[in-house]
Amino acid sequence: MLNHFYSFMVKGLVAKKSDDFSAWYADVVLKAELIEHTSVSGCMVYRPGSFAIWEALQRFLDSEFKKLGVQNAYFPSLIPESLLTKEADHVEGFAPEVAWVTHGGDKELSERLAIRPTSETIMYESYGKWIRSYRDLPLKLNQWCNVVRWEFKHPRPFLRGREFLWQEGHTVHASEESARQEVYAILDVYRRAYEEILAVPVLAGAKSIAERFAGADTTTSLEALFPDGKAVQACTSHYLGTGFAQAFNITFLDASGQQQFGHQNSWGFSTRSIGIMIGVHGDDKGLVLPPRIAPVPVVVVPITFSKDKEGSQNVLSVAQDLCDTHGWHLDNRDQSPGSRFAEWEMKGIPVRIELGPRDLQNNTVVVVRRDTSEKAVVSLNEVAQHVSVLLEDIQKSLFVQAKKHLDASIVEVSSLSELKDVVEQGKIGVACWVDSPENEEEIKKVTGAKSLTSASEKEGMCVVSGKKVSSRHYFGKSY
RNA sequence: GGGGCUAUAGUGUAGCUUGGUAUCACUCAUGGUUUGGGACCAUGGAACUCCAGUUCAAAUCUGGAUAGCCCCA
Repeated sequence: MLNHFYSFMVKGLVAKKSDDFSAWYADVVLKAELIEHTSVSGCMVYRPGSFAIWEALQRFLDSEFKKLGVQNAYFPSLIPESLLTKEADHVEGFAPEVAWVTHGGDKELSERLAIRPTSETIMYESYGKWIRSYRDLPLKLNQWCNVVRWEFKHPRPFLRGREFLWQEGHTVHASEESARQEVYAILDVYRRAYEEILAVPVLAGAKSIAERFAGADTTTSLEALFPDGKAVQACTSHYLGTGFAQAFNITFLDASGQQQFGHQNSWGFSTRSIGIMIGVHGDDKGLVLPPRIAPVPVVVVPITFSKDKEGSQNVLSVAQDLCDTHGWHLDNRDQSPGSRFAEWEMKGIPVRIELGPRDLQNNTVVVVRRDTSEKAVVSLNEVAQHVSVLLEDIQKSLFVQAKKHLDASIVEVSSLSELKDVVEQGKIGVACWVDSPENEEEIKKVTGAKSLTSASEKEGMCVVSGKKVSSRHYFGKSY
């Protein structure tokens, strides 16, 4: 009896998503074969199941970046200390979590090398050499790479690790206006990646002064909400101003022969997005993948019987045909149907097609959607059409569900005590405030909430000082 | 940043109090029977996180390291 109980626990998930989100999350990323831990804390293996999701995101983002005139390049992962420390605010922000290379073999290096926590400094050294004239601008480069940030907080697969994958775009513009325009254009590409590809609704706005990127003039961000009521920063797009240009001597002669500093942006989107998608869509049976990023959108599970040799033979050949024709995945492993169903559910494959002799007699198949578990008997002639409509519908419906939850979780508040209540209910508060590190600290102390990103302006009283203001911000518990 | 819990095969575990051949199940491999929601039989493979100490003897006791998890800030 006990053993039976255990074997069930091993195969299913250890916790319900609604009971214990953290335990559920830690378990689902392992059981869906997305992640493997290594012996270095915070450094994880992205198994094929998760890397394929990353590749789908790369395809979308990369093609959108190119539409905006961005080219890909690659800069080294090691940054000399003297270079990393050139921009004062930037070093200060990153210093505590930089990992260093100090030796080559047994020999100590004359200057230690940082493993990039981000690539501003190494890229801008080159930018300074390349840019001479306004005709060289805008310069728009992106790189797909890894970065290392030696965090001491508890690592979580995808959401926080010491090494992660991302893209970082770094552009230089002749004017502030041109740079700022791009910041929002990029933020919109990111929004579409979340909403259209990952089916995750997000809040877009600007970060508070305290939460700004180290060395940036303005940081814009997307924020998502987990089912447990905690918000997550989904990605950022910064206007850096001319601070880095001054530190790295990125200057150009304008049309009138005047020397000017370049206006710079940097923007990044990381594998954290995968974790956000998992947390938002997954359920008690495992992962639920939006069709657009599912490595396998449709799996066909044939069911055969040794007593019915002819029927079974038919089943196999029809299943094979379906997969050959539509590029679906055939799972004809010698395992009971239930076990195969459960595995594909754990992995979040959007649509499963069940096919046995009984179906073939009627020229039908059973089509099951992962998000709702709804089963439909569909004629063989119409299955391709049915599935393509279904995939669209799943994609849309996942977004709609998540959007409902997000919308229902946003509450306007006009005092710190209201904000505290809202946050304790696992919701996000929108409050008027005067943006300052002191006010932010006060809000955090009283309510436990961090500022997330700015909301649309509206007249009201600052929740800390009572001053009349129109700037508003989202606040919530956060990862 | 502060506090707590845990570590035994691929996974989940028993054993630890009282030191002496490491338990069970799933998984895996092979063969056979099976297959409409986590099949079964037979045979086989696979583990004490690491480093030190105590001891005739350490999974077990002691110290340290590492990793995972939880709570608070």
